[in-house]
Amino acid sequence: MLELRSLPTDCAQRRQDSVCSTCGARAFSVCSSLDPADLAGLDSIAERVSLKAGESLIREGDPAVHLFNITSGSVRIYKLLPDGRRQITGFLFAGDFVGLATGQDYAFSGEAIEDATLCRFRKTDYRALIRERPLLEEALLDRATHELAAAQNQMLLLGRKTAQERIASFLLDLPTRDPLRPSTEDQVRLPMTRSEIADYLGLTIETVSRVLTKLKTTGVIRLLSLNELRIEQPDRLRDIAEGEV
Amino acid sequence: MLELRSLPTDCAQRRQDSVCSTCGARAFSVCSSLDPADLAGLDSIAERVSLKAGESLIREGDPAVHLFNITSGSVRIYKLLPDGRRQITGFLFAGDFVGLATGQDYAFSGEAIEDATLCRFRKTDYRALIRERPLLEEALLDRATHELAAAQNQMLLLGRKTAQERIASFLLDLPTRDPLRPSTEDQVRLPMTRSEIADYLGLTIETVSRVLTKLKTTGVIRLLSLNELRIEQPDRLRDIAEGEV
DNA sequence: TGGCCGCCTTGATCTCCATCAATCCGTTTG
DNA sequence: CAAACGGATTGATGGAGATCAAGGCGGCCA
Repeated sequence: MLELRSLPTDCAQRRQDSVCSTCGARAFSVCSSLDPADLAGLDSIAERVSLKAGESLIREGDPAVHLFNITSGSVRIYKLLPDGRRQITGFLFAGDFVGLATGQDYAFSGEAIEDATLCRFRKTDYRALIRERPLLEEALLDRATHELAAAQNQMLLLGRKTAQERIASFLLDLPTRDPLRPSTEDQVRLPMTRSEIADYLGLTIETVSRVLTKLKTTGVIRLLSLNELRIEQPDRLRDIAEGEV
Repeated sequence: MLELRSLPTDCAQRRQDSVCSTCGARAFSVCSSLDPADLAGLDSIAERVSLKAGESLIREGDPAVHLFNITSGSVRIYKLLPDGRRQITGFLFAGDFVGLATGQDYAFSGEAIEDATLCRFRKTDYRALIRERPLLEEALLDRATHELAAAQNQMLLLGRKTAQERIASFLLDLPTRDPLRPSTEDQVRLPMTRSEIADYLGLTIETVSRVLTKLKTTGVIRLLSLNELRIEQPDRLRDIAEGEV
């Protein structure tokens, strides 16, 4: 991975190489609000974690001791009902924060969709750092607010949109999410399975499959492979997403 | 529609006394993290607003110039699709914050369900105050985080629960929300109409009505009036809410 | 190379909830 | 007090999407 290359010599002269200072995800994360000196402080309480696809990050009900910042890859967070029904409440990418729950315990589970790297912090350490760095707290509040807006959009989707509208909305939204792989907007990478898409959109895999097939046969999208598609008619897809006619 | 109601005429007279210091909702709101001296500062940038039932607070798409803190009554916030489908994304009560959106424009609309009073702040004023009061910002972050957790619960409800499970969850959750009218947990006040419940739960009014009738005939709840009911069997309702058998 | 396995697609049928429609009931108004 | 009205309930029917079921396709490993 490019991010892990050795540093240029001028940086290497520091007491310790700040991994943060060369972090590929820094520009997209709350860390961007820290100056170089503070980054060193962040570095000292951060722990690097790598996860293979499918590995668990946090588990609903476990004591919430850690916070995470995704530096590469992608993560799903979800909640379960006792009988196994699953709702994926978010797909997260580089720069995204995981585990901002206030409660004693995590209120959701998190797993890597594909291989991922993360920064891990003890909640207590992080809280202390926040106290000293109001800009960091401001960035966190900003991010939480953005996520709230996204959550409201998702509620609209889950509560009131048809299957086709949900898929269309999803295909339009997803490419804007991963800053490390800036899809050219009409080229969409789907790192998750059909089952995960279904559990994110409140549908079944069969319905996801059928709707994608229909969008393909009507020429709105083109399926390049299982995990890659191209939006051929963005305007029509936008109309579909908003339920126009 | 008359949205621009004049402020209480005695508003100016009260300026010297901190209205905040006697605010009934203070204990439940972010203001509780301010000491008396700071409350005065808050007072100086706050404007009191009263709304009659049905009146509009903010409108999706309008420039986001104000923030609100509810001091009494209740508010619904919602999003619309072009064809009129509505998703109510939250019912808010005393102490709740409205309008924390980061964007230029409001991403949702807000209206009073029943007569309500609110504190209104210019976003710019509020931001400045936050800068000076880290405790306030911390309280805001806390609140935003709680709302995020609630939003995830609502996504689970909308994406994966049956009509009966949704109603049961709603009846269990609602009484915990309004601190000014602490329902005795098994006595539930429904300040909103069936139509609003439906739009909150992603159902139709007919389904809401039918499920309530069914819960009544099975003895789980008792309907005292249109807007008041009693939970007769809390345990069974909890089981239903979580989909246990 | 072939067989297995996981994931996806496609088809047939079913079901829950939406839709359409009629009535009820409490409140307001003339 | 009657009529009108808005919201709620109840009944009949329909449809979008779930469920059940049967291949298809590609990757992996013996």
